[in-house]
Amino acid sequence: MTPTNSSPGGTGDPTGDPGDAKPLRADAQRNRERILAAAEAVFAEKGPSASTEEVAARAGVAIGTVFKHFPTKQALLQAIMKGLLGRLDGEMAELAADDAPGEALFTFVTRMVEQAARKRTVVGLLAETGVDLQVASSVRMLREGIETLLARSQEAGAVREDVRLDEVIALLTGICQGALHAGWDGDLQRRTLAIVFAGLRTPEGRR
Amino acid sequence: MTPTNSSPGGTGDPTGDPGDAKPLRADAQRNRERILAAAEAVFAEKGPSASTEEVAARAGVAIGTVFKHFPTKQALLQAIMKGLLGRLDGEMAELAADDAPGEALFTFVTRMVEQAARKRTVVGLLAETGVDLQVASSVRMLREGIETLLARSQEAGAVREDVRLDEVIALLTGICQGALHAGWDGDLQRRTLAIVFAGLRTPEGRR
DNA sequence: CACTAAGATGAGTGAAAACTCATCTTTATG
DNA sequence: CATAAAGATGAGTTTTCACTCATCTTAGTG
Repeated sequence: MTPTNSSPGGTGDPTGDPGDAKPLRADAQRNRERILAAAEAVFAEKGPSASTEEVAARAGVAIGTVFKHFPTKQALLQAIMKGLLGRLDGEMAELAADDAPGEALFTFVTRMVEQAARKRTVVGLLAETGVDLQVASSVRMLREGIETLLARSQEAGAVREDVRLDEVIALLTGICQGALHAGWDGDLQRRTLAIVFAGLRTPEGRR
Repeated sequence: MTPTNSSPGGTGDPTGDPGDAKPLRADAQRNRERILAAAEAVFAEKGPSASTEEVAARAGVAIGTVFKHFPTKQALLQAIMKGLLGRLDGEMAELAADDAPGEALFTFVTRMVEQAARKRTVVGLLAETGVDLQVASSVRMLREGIETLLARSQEAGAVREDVRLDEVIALLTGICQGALHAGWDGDLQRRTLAIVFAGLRTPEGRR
């Protein structure tokens, strides 16, 4: 929900973290971003089990540097997650401001699944980084965002009243997982989501 | 459940393989079964990344024995998969013979998801053992079984005509995956499946 | 019971990957 | 420009794991 600041594209990262304890040196800042970008790319291709060395290589730095910035592989994974979730959060804020609140939820889910199909990261990470992250602030933000979208969709009469947040999230993570392993194409994705959306919609067309 | 033979717990394995080239020695047979059971338990708990040594320990045999029976970890994983799928196949055959063909599909999906929630195996394996297994005979059998259930459900007017096998499988694997990571309880599981089933059902109550 | 081949054993091997640290390089400041 | 601290480097170190093999044990047959 946070209107972070800029660059809707994705690569240009705002570094909009409020917790700036250390004024990083210029090159350090540059390297951290390179590492993050490289890690995202590598993990997107090969999944979270890809080696840290490969990330370092892709980033054009030495391994030590990676471990200086992210003391553990988990930390790196989590940093990526935070970035991804932040972006999703931005997208969500936009959709929430939309004037078709009924469709906003569906659009968001569609986009997230699309992203998952391309990148192993989002989903694989949710699994690998595990339970601890589930409670982390970023995930909480995402959760709250989805909650808002759901609530508005229900107010608009587009989604059944008895659908709760947990089910939507369960469905979302599930479909994202499935989109990976089964090697979905666009058509299958559309059809599958259509089924789920049909299940979410209010039975008799409109309220 | 299965028309194969006995012991619904999981340990008693049918060995219903038609490809019996070698008459195994008595102890060898016993050990193979122990290993299979242990592997299933271990992988169910810790996921497919659990070590082979742990499997050996649980089975009460040495590591070498495990590798004598299953020359590779993949082979062990696949053997487990084959067993699990075989059991599911049996269940499916029963359901197909049921006189409520509309609900048969839903029942099967529910059962499979229940199993997935308890055992990391089914799902984790589908992911880890990967694409090669997707074409294997066991999976093919499962696929065909689901196809039958779907066809009958559609004939009975319980499921939309435009739903295809691929979507059902996509949904099934997705939900199974989700059931694992999110730590679902029974209630959430029921609600989530209800949404999916609502999406699968024909819109206006009956045909 | 003797005997042999099938089977079991478990220390050992090699590869892969996460993480460390002594040493060199670069940035920013007076 | 000098200099000190922050940062980068990459060859180890350690751990974990799949897999092997020389040796011992056991099941089945005459």
